[in-house]
Amino acid sequence: MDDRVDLSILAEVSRDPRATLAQLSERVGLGVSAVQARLRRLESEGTIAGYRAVLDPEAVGRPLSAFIEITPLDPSQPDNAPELLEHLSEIEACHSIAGDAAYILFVRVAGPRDLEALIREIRLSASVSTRTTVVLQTFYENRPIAL
Amino acid sequence: MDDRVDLSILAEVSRDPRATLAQLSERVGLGVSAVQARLRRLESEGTIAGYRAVLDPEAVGRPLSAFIEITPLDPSQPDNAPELLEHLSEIEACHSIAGDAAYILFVRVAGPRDLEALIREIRLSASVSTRTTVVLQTFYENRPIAL
DNA sequence: TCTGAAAGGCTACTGAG
DNA sequence: CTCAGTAGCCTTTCAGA
Repeated sequence: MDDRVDLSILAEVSRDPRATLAQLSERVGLGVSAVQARLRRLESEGTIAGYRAVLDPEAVGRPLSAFIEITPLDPSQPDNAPELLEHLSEIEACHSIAGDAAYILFVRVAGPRDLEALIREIRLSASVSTRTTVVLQTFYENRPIAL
Repeated sequence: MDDRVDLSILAEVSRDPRATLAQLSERVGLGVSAVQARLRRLESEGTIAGYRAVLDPEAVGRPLSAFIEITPLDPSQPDNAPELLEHLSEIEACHSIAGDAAYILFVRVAGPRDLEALIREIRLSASVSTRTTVVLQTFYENRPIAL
């Protein structure tokens, strides 16, 4: 399912999703039609889940980011925290994890006041306790996959 | 710097970076030329830092992800861990954080054996101790910004 | 700074080998 | 998968408000 050429296309598309078929064709060393067919397959199979622009968090008014680990207050209750929190747009990611907490969230906010408000909202919405780790500096993120 | 129209363009481009100027123009309610000019500015200013394809981690052979908190073994030594670890392509993100540890990494690997090897490599490369939290399930990530 | 139009280039797509 | 041919759209530019 993932031969050498597919991986090459994925790496290239990951790095520059706006490239034209002709450009990809050249970089990958395959005919345009072949690249087109593979790209379609990769998209319809879900290997390529979508495309995103990477925005400067500061420029869009979200200079502060943090990790928030959450733990249900009452373990006997049904736990659908990810669903309950999905509407909060400040939450960029939600994973369930092994370890002390049940989930870890990655969030982006405008500042400390917004972070406090968000934490309160999370506690109320999902009936959880939280443990927040503020990000001081981001050295890199969203790195494309390597060949 | 970020008026209503810019944010609208950013939200749209964030969701669908492969849209043409004509499509963006229609969705944003602005002439093609105006959208083009704004887009160029947003790109050259760095507000749009780049474009990425979102790949299915399983399909590209990285079904296991984890957070790794790292702490320098010798606090008196100069600390340039992010630089020392940059060459490890399994590391997708690196943040410095407030709290017990100095940094937190987000990594993607093929399986437990690879995770163990990566952790060893990190400890050696950067002279740090590590604390790893395995991700069990990812409910969402890379969510685009909202208006 | 935006709109609108015009032109040319290039793109995606298809079908045959 | 490659190679072409075609139709259509896209980017770019420029003048004007």
